[in-house]
Amino acid sequence: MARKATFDREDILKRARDLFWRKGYHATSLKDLEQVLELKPGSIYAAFNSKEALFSEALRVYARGSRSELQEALDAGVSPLSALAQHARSLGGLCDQDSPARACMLVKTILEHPDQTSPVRQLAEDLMDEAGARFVDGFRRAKAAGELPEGADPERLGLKFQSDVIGLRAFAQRSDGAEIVPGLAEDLAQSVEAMRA
Amino acid sequence: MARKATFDREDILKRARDLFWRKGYHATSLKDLEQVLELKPGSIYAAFNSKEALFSEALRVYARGSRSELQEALDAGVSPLSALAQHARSLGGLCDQDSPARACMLVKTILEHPDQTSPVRQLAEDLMDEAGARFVDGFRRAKAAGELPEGADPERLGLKFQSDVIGLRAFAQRSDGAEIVPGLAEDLAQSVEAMRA
DNA sequence: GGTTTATTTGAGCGGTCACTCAAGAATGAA
DNA sequence: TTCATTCTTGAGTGACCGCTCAAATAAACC
Repeated sequence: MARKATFDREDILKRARDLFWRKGYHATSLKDLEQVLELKPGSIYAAFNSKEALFSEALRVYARGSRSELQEALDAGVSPLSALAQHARSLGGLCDQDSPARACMLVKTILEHPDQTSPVRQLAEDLMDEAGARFVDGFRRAKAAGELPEGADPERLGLKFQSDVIGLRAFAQRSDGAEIVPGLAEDLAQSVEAMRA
Repeated sequence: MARKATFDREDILKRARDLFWRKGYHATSLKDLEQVLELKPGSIYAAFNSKEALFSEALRVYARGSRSELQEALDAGVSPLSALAQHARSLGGLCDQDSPARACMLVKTILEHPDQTSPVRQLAEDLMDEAGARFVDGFRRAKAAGELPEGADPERLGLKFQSDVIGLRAFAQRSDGAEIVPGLAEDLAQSVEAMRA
């Protein structure tokens, strides 16, 4: 046999995710990555093949991380509508934590890659579709639980919710976000709870 | 006296705006600009000093262009609330036109520049503040015209509206935006009209 | 036409980009 | 310990980056 890698791949990917999330794909150089990952170029390329492939893996790690929070609340059996409202409310704290960025990394990626055929762009779109589907699923469960009126369209509500969250998080990226975002998040949460039939 | 420039500065700036709007700041190279502007590097630098300064001017041109539509409707004396609703409704057509991008160039710029002290970022924030102030002003006028209930908070409504528009336009950037965005825009327009006291 | 003063030109600057690869170091099996 | 295999190293690759500047060119005055 032979030698094993000395670094923790998952840890490296999280660091790469945070760097890419903050600076975006194009503005992140290999020099930046070498520094943050504490890896020499050769090691990076041995482990990930290319900057693009590394970014793609980092994007998957990001999506996996985002997935859990809402999904757990939704699967925990509490009221689906409350889980969605809680998710909205939690966005009010966006500006307090020191996250790499407030805006969604998937949205940033899509906005940064105009070419719809680029692999990175397609991956970001796929992951965003998944996220949207989870919101839609939440509203579907809410309807099934009798929390929504008969005429409610879970598909539309879910995508509207996703659009609202995207707007909120992009807004939160602004310097003065902290003054505005908590109120907007509360408004959104209340608008969800107000759907209760 | 001496020679005059042979190009139309305003036309050049519009072309630069469209290129930057589509590709973003970092992904746009001087080579790209030379090609689209049909100018040699020397001419570009004689006229605009730097890539950053050119981008800044292009961003101002973008903001000036965005300003007019809503502002005219608002100044035309028709119902302020209808003007806002109409603005929302017009976003439904985002995916039909072949604009350089569907998402707002100011938002793209802010997301692309994490450093809050960078001049480009600050300019984008200032211009976005102005845009937000115009929305707020619209709701203020609506309230003054008796279109909103007593308790309505124009400030909050205006910023919420801006956040919704940001979300909608970022959403519209997606490949399958055309299937979803018209519905979302209509929802937003109706939610504005539903505020009518 | 001649002069002046500006614009236009494009080769080329130093630097950084994403990336490579040959050599060295470290591990596990025999 | 020795060998085989893999990982790590970092100087170096050609290409492209934003940008410069001296020379060529053209308009506005006389």
